[in-house]
Amino acid sequence: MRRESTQRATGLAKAKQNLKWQRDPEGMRLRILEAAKQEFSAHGLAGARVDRIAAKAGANKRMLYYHVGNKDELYLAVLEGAYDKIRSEERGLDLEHLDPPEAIRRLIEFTWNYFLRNPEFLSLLQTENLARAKHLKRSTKVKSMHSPFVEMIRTVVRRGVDSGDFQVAVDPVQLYISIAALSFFYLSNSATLSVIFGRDLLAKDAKDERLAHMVGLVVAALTGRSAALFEIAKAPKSRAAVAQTV
Amino acid sequence: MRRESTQRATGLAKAKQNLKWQRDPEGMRLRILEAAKQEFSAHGLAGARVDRIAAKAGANKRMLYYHVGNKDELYLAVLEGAYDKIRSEERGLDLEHLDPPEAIRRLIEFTWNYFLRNPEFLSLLQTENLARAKHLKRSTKVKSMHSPFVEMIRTVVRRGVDSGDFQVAVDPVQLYISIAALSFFYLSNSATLSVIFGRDLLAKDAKDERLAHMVGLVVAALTGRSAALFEIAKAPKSRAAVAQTV
DNA sequence: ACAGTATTTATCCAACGGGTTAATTACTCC
DNA sequence: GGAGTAATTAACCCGTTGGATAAATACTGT
Repeated sequence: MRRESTQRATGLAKAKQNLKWQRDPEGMRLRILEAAKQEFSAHGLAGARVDRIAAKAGANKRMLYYHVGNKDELYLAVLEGAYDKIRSEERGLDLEHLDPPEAIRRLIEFTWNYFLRNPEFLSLLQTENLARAKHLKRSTKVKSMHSPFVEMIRTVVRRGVDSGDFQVAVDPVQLYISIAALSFFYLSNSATLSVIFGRDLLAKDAKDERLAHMVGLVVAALTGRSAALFEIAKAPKSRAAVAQTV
Repeated sequence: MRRESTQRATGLAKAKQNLKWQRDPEGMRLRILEAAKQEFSAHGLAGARVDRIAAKAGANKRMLYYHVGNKDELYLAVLEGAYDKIRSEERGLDLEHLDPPEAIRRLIEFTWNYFLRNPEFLSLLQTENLARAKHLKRSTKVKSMHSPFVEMIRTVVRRGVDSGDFQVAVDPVQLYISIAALSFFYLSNSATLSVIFGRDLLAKDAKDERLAHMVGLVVAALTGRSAALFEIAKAPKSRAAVAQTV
């Protein structure tokens, strides 16, 4: 019954009988990781329940240990997968061929939309940081995938300075952290912020407003032309300016 | 033994004999909340252990329930205390009497230094957001303490626009969220960011650099004069520019 | 068709963790 | 100095939870 929903990962897909049940190790592993992602992001590391993960994956608890490992290893696997996904999508942004201010806007919009589309990513990072990156430090995969990304941003900044669009050569790492921060904090803390400020920060209009604000802030700072950009920000009626990036 | 360290809250302080032990309900409550703050911020909500809190407070587990309540109530009490503390310090910032750009710089520096001095505050907020503000929503105290704060910022922005220092009248809530975001994300995620970017973001120089970057970014965006500010940012040798705000 | 292996299930358990109960001790006020 | 109350302690309860064991079942190559 449960096997009907998961395609066999092996292309051969024999479409066998399922008199009782079929085996599906690859599919099982994926379902476990997906279930674990949901569980860890919903309840944190300590709050996550191994049994719930198993149930959600339509599996037996023993399967987790068989296919991945104990709770911590499972968590690290999920985390690595999450980083892999965002960095690989970023690689497709193609910032090299845009003029610098547009490239920055694009990066901000992508980051914002990615975080919106993948709220579990935010939770996972929060959880990992509460654990002071204990797990991530043991990962070799993750460290390697970031220098190309930084170089991509560095190039944009340099091009912007050369063309006269940008007034300063900011450190690409600082810039990216700031861009990520503006989206990340707003979204990851939207629950408490909504309470203390008495606004629903996740309402459609509020989100549009936020994106416009962030783009205005960063691009204005880099180019020195604040007024024009922020004015756009004040009347974000047109959905075009807020289009999905991916 | 343990009572020697805590002054009696009742001014009368009889300096009695401590043949065995004295009572100290107020002190006990404070010690419990302090211990709970540490425990919750170090391990999150689910990861926190009631027994450890008791031990750390030099108390019996039963005391927590007697003086505060169950784990959730304890957590909410800690959270409310944390909000109370930062908002009350902010009230002393006296932004009204500074010229607008300086006031913004001051707010950024305060926020940054406060987060640096109170890392548990960051953890607590992260934890609460992972719980989708479930506890905070039940709190009546917290909601009320924020509108004055927003008005304070609104006034600064308005003055800045009137004086011509600022080129745009940004929404004070957006502005504050952005200011908080730039510091919060950097610090709360410093563990994972340090790993993926291969830099120690908490090293002294890195922190100075970050503060300069944030001030440059925000003030430049508001005033439209990026170059000057960011140039300062690139040579933050003088500690004066990075002085403690509180 | 059969032996061997990979995958999955059905149980079990010891430690843990939040919370409670009941007894004990310090303090207050008369 | 003693009754009544507030604060504190010690011990226990019981559902939960991560993890382990061993048996069963599907699959593979021969």
